[in-house]
Amino acid sequence: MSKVRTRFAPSPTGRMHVGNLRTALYAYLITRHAGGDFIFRIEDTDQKREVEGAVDIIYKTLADTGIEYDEGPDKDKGVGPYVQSERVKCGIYMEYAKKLVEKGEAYYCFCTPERLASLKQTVDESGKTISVYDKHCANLSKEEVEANLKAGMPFVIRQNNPTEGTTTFHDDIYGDITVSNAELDDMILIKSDGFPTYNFANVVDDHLMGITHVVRGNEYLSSSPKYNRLYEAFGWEVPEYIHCPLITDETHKKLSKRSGHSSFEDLIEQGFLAEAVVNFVALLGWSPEDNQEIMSMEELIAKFDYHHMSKSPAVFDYNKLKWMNGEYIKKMDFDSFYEKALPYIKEVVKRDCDLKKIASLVQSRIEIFPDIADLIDFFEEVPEYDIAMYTHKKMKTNAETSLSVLKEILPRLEETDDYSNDGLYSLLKAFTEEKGYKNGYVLWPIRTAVSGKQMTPGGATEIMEILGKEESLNRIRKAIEKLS
RNA sequence: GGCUCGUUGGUCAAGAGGCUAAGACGUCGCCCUCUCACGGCGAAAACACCGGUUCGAUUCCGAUACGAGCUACCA
Repeated sequence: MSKVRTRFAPSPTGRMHVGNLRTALYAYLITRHAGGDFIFRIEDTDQKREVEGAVDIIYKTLADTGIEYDEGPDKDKGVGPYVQSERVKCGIYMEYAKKLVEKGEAYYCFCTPERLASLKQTVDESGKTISVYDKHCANLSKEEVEANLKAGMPFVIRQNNPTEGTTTFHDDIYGDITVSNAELDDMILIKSDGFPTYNFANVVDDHLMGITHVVRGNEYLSSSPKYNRLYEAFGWEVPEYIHCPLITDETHKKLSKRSGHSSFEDLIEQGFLAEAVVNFVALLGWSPEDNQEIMSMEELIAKFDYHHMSKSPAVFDYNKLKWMNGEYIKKMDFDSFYEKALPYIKEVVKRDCDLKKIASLVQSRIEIFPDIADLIDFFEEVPEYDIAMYTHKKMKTNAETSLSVLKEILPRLEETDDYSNDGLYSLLKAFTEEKGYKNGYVLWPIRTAVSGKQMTPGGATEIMEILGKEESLNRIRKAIEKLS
């Protein structure tokens, strides 16, 4: 068997949709797993839809996700160019389209948009609207075509599909699919601007570039028989087809921009790690035999087997992605976590204190980086809070007990200069034992006084360590005032 | 409307004729604990429906229902 070659062939129309990213990832995993090549091609045959800067986004996404291509626009290995608009200039598509015309597998069509539009309203004898082109121009004589061409009439080239019989193609995920040829539209191969359609360029390029496994989204499943006929018309070997199940939003519709997290770039902006997104997306429609969930790219490559892909659409579960991102954050070594978290911390905490300690408090408590803000805002300033917060059933505390405990402990906290976590903790421990109190009975009021929050990352002593002696005492004195 | 595909807990997802139908997220409870989180333990929660094949169907086949995709000179 020949070497596996897969490709990723996006159109530069904006951000990288997660469905697209997953398709790229699967194509990449399949070929890497088999030790094959990965080709990157740009399909920019629709100039109207092209978006400025979109090509750069694609390059950046590929780099950020760790999907490495062996051949591409900047890595020509002899079957380029790898950008379709450049291939148009070489005349590749027109040349192949004409071959098809000669074989009778395609024909020139001079129908106007108006005629095409009126066709759509047409109802046939059984009462059904005609959904396929009526082959009007397929019946033109050679002379008529020549004359039209000579007169400079605008034209397209259409595929000439049979109207009887059936076509069967094989998909590695969905099995054999048979459709009746009457359903096959004579789709346009070359547009009137001389550019090929996706349908045609894709087939020609995949063949010319030696693609062995065509990995694409499920939305192409129903047009695959037409592509198959193209391969056959040329007499080319048909590649393996691998159609990936759709990714949907929580309403089970194709994931769209409206969801707010339909693209890789959206997710990065929302504070997700590229590795977590890749890992998560890999699990949408596939799972490894050993059921491992957290996997590096190397592990994905080793374990990926497209025969175990599922057929049904998968809902994009934002919640689970957040969990997974949290797992990745916890696994990060502290230094790189600190580096990524620092801007988020500085955003909130302006005072002079040990931001590293804050970072370490927060690492096991966030799922995405923007979570940090709400967790640590009290370091900057104690929020307004109700003294009811001092009441805690399990700790057996309330405003009165808290007040007296705070008054009792204040002198000792003023006395000591050891504001390390350990130092403070043993000081408080000694105090509680001496007075016969329970731990929570004194620690709850202190934590509340010092933070003004129901819950905080870290306990009373950890917070005081970061705030330092002066600020801690300030806060406790204010709390005593508030409670009095 | 037509064509194509799909349907295991709320979600992802194992299982491919005989299982008490895995695991994960989420939810809830308990433990740990200076609150929260982490970590540990546990619970609730699923084979769409109807026929057929079979000694036996979640698993195979056929209808039904529901869902989705496609039906462009977009990809």
